[in-house]
Amino acid sequence: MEQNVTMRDIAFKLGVSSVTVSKAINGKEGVSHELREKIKGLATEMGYRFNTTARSMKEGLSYNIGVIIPERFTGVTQAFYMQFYQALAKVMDEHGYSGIMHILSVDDEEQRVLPRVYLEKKVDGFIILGQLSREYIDMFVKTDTPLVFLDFYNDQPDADCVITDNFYGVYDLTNYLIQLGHRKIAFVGNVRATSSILDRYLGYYKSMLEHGVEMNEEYLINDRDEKGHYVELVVPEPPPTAFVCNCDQVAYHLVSTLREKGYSVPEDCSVVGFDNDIFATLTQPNLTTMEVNMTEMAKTSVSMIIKKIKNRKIGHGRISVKAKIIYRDSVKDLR
Amino acid sequence: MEQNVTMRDIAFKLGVSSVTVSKAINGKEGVSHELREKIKGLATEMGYRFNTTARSMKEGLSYNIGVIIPERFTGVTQAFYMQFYQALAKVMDEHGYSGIMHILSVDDEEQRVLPRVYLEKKVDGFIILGQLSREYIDMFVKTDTPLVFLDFYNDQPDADCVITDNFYGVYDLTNYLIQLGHRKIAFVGNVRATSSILDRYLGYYKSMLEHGVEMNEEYLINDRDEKGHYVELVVPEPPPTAFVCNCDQVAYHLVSTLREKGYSVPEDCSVVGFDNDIFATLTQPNLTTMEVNMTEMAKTSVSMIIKKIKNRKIGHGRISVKAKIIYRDSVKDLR
DNA sequence: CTGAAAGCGCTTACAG
DNA sequence: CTGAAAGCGCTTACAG
Repeated sequence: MEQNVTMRDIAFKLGVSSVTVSKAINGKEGVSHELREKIKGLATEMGYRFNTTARSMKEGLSYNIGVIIPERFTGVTQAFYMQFYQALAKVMDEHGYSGIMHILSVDDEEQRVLPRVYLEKKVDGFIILGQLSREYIDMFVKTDTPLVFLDFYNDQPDADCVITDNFYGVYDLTNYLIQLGHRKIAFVGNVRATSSILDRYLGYYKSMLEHGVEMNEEYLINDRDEKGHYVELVVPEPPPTAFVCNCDQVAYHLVSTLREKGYSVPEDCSVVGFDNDIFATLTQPNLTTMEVNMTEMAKTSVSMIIKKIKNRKIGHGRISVKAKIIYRDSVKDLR
Repeated sequence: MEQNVTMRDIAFKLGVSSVTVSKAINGKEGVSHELREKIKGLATEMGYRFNTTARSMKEGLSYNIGVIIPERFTGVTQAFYMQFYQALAKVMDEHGYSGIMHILSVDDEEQRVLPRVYLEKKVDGFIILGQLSREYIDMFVKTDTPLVFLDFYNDQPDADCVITDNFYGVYDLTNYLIQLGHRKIAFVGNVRATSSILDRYLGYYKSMLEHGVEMNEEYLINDRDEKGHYVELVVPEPPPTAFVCNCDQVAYHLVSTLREKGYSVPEDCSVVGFDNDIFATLTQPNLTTMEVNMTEMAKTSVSMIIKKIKNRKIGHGRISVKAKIIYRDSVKDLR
């Protein structure tokens, strides 16, 4: 393999100009078919590799996208966002972009430290994966960098974000439980923790209201503190016949808790989750849950950020992507 | 915020040359203290951001490192390498490099397609995380790109790789079981699947030989086929008193299988794992296992690849990083 | 201590 | 269809 073959080297060997080589290799007009083929052939033969950096220099674009994930969402038990990142990396690659993942530490979030890749102009824009503090977001927005929020949103109406359809997802799930004859239905989740959990709660609430099912204070069960750490689940006695959990991981914990108390799932209590992540099939019995459409969300957010990079004025607003019920064995038919 | 402030803009405002600004900002000699401070102050004031691309252009270095992960190792249940990637990303960032993750699809591996980031000179070198086919590796080595293998190695003695101390890890674990009075000890894993599993098996084997403990063909239990898909575990009847599993995930499966057959852990059978990943604490009882030192391995492999980028001739060979026993509740004392 | 010149490898806009 | 010139934003090597 030749070291560092440039367009000029190819041009020199063929007695043409490097402008012509550039056009040939990039598939642009202005080169005869014959010459183009000759150039491409020689390029392959000489082991030519395109130098993206030079193009970046010219265009002022790196063709890199930063993906910021708050450290909080990256524990050993939280593979969800890592899974998401995989989907993003694949889609970015298909668009000719590369992703640079940045785990934002709790300290950096609090002290509002911008990622090094921003300071060094190494990326053209950012996808923020997972809810960040309002202050951090505000600071970031002020830098005027193209930004897309993924899997969360805030109250700025003009922010571009891609979320899963939390509200209708849980609404559908709750309707399904009611349809099967359940009336005593609890919701498990801290509605003040993230916008997603709140929306999921509201979907549950809508379904309950619509069906005129009685609500009960004990039936709103907290699952985590303000820092996102899980807390012990307080199961009402007697327990409701069904639990709507804000995510599969909590459903997994709930099933253990119920089992310890001598209740079995789904015979005594039905349980549904959300996400269809690893915990859905780790739970015994396997959970009926909502499958988040990661691929679709990745596609949407990547094409959104690329459009914003190319034209900063474009706004897309909030886009929500439909989730899909996965029926498994954690729900009992009461009819 | 000013759009696109360059060193020239700063130089112009101060009536100096951009060479001086460059020296001042990069902390190089040849600028008076006073002028340096003035330049730095103005840079901050004007919202100057260093343009890495320009430096890359000059140096021919992107300050990016590609991390290749074979698709096989990235399922919903396999968060291990994603966890590893996080550690890598952090360490790379600390060294002023950015990681670009590339999931190598099964097809691309078979057809030996090089990653786009290679073809576009977007990275200065690669860390390959997880065993790849011999043919792919060979092709990659021929490109003369700086390469480090992480968590596996092959028989090329000059290849640079960082592995966990599989051999002595399992050796220690097996010694521990023997010390507690176990004599009927099985090994669970397909020794032909990866170099790590083979080494783990050999550590077990060494311990058994050293203690003169009887071996038994039935006590080598297969866990996966050639493609890495898990297969049903065949537990000998009567079962041994202890099982050494090649990883925590398989230990998790084994515990379920034993439970189904009416054996309880650790009362009837002791089980140890390897990795200390999510499955170690998902298993009931929690697994005694070997904790892989990811942080150390990430540090070693990143500084290795950076050294190779700066000087291609440097060779490091195989470096193995010690793992640590984590004692939990899956082993019974038979004495 | 300070800076003019050249160059990294490409592309754009324009001339022929 | 083909190419000379200029420039993207820095840094290196050298001159003063």
